[in-house]
Amino acid sequence: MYIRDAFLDIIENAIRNAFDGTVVIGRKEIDYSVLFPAGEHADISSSVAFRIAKIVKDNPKNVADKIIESVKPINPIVKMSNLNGYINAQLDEKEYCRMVIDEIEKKKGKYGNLNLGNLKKVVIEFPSVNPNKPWHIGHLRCALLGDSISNVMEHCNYKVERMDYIDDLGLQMAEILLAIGNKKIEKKYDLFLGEEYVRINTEIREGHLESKVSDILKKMEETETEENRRVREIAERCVHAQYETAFDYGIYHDSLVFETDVVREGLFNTAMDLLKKEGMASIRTDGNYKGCLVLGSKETEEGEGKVLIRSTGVPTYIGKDIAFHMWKLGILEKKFRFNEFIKQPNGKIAYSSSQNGREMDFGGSDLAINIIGSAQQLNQKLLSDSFEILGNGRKSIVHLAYGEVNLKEGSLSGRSGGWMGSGANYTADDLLRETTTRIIDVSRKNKKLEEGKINSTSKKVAVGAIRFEYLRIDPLKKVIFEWSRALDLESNSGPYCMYMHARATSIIEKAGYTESLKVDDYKQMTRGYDFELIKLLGNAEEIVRKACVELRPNVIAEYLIDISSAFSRFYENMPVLTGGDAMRLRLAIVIASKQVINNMLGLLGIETVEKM
RNA sequence: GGGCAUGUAGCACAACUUGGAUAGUGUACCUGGCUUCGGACCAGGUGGUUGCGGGUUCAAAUCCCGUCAUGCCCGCCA
Repeated sequence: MYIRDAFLDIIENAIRNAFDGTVVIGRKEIDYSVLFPAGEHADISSSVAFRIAKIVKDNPKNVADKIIESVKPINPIVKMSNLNGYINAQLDEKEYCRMVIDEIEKKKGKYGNLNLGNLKKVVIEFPSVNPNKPWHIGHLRCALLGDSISNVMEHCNYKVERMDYIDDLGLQMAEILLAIGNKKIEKKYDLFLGEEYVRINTEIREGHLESKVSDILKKMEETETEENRRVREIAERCVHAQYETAFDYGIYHDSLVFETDVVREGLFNTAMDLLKKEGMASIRTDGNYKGCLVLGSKETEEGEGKVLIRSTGVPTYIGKDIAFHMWKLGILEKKFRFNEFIKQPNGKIAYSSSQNGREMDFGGSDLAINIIGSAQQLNQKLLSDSFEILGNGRKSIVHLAYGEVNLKEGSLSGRSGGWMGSGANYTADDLLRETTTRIIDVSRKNKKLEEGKINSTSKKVAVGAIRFEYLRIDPLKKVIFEWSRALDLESNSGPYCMYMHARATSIIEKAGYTESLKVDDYKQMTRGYDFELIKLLGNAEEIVRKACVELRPNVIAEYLIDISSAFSRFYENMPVLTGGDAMRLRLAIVIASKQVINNMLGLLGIETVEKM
C-alpha cells in the first residue's frame, strides 16, 4: 500500500502548491485516478489532470505540467513526467526492491494483512446444507467461498465466527425418517441418506405416501416425541459424515446451530413476541392468511407479507430464520446453549447448539454475512430489510448471492437425484477422489516424489486444484460443471501456483539456505523480469483489501496467477544459482516470492507443498 | 406481469463498484525451446463490432436510457 500512499502524498501536495489551494479535489478522487499501466509509460500513474483541467478550464497537458513542476519526488519515486496529460512516475528499481523485500522479510506470514475490521465481529454462515445428503459440487462452492472469505476477513483484522445452520426439521427430514426405517447402512452415512432420499421421492411421486409423511412431520415438530429425538440423531450423524468431506477440503467451523434448538429453546417464541411488540408482525383475522402470524404491520394489504407462524401453530422456515438472525445479531436476550460437537483436524473444536450445553460467546455480532445461493434472494432481502428496522441501522445482514452450480444436463437437485452420476457422482467426495487419481498419475510421471509421499502430496495438490478452480470465478457468476475442466492442471490453475512455490523451495534449498538471507547490495537489480515481479509482490495489500471489501476471493486467485507467471519468467530468464554477483539478490527475490505465493494461497485455503 | 443476476476471441475467465493510454490471462490452434536452478515450464503467432440501439463525455467494456437473450425468485415448501 505504501507505494500508492507515497504517490498520493506527492500528487496531493503538488496540486496544492500548483494551484495555491484554489483547486479543491479530495484525496479519494485522486486515489481513484491512480493506475498501474501495463506498458513502458510508467510504474505508477494518475489521470487526475483531466479532472482538474475541467475545473480550471485549461487543457490537461498544461495542468499536468503545472503539477509536475511543483512536485518534490520522495524515494522510491524518482522521476515524474507528463505524457498527453497523464502524470507518470518512475520508481527507483533498486530502492523499491529493497523496500518490498524488507517488508516481506519483516512480516513474513502476515505480509498482505491489513486492518480494515478493527476486530469487529462478523458471523459468516455457510454452507448450511440439509442433513439428508452428501455435499455435492454446488454445496462445495458455497463452503469454499465461505471458508475463503472468512480467511480474508480474518487477515483484515475482523473477528470471524464461521457458522453452519442445520435444518433438521421440515419436510425433507420427515421423508428421510420414512425412507430409512431400520435399514442396514453399508456406506458413508450422508451418501446412504442421499440415495434413500432420492428413492423415497420417486415412491412418493408414484404412490400414496403423502399421508404417512405428514403424520411423521406432525410428530416430528412436537418436542419429546420419538420422531423428534430420532430426527436430531440422524441429522447429527449426517453432519459428522459431511464434515469428513469438509475436513478433506480443509473447511472448518466454530459453531453449528440446529433448527430444533431454535424452536425448543423458546427462542422462537421470544423472537415472535418482540416482532409483535415492535409492530412488525401481526396475527391476521381474515383473508387467506387468517389465523397466521404474518410479517408486516397491521396496515399491510391483504395477501401481502410473509407467514411466520401457520394457522396450525407450526412455524415456517422464514419465521425460524428471522428468529435465528435475531439471536445472531444480538437482538434477543435469550441465548442458545452449546456443547462440543466435533474436534476438527485443525485442532479447533466446533460447538453445536444443544439442549444441555452451556452459554458461550457465539452470535451477537453487528454484521452477518450469509453465503447463500441466489435462489434465496427474496428471503434474504426480507431478512436484511427487517433488520435495518430492528437493529436501528446498526445491524446489517449481507447476502452473498453466489451463482449456483449446474450440469449441462440440468440441476443438481437433491430430491430428484441430479447429483448422481453414471460413473462417479457429482459429490464433493467423488470430485476429490477423481482429481487425486489424476494428479497421482502426473506425479508418478514426474518422478520427483518418493513413492511413499505421492498419495498424501497428491491429495493436497488435488484440494489446491479444486479450491482454485472454484475460487477463481466471480461468486456472482453461475457455473456449469464439467469434468474435463475440473481436471485441467495447466497454467491458470492451483497446481501451477503450487508448482511455482515448489520450484522456489527447491532453488532456495539448492543454494543452501533454509531461512532468509540478508541482502545489502541491490546494484544488480534491473528493470527487467526481476522488477516486474517485485512490482507485483508490492501490491499484496491492495489486492487483499479489494478481495475483502468486495467479498471476492477471485481477486486473489487472479493475483496469484500474475505473481506465479512473473516468478516463472523471472527464474527462466535470470539464473539464480549461477547468477554470479546477482546471486544473493535474486535468491532474496525467490525467497520473497515464495512467501507471498504461500500467503496468498493460504487465503484461498490452499496448503503449499515443498515438492510435487 | 414484477424483481434480482448474468451476457467480453471457438471454450473458460479478468478488467465494470471509482470512465483513462494498445480490452488482459489461460485453453484450443500454428511455430520454436530440455547436456541448463524441476517441462505441472518458457518464448513467439493467429483469433475481439465487449449481446444490440441510442445518450452523456476530451475519453465508454465501465455511467444513463431503451432493447434482446439466458438463469433464478415471486407458496400457510424449505
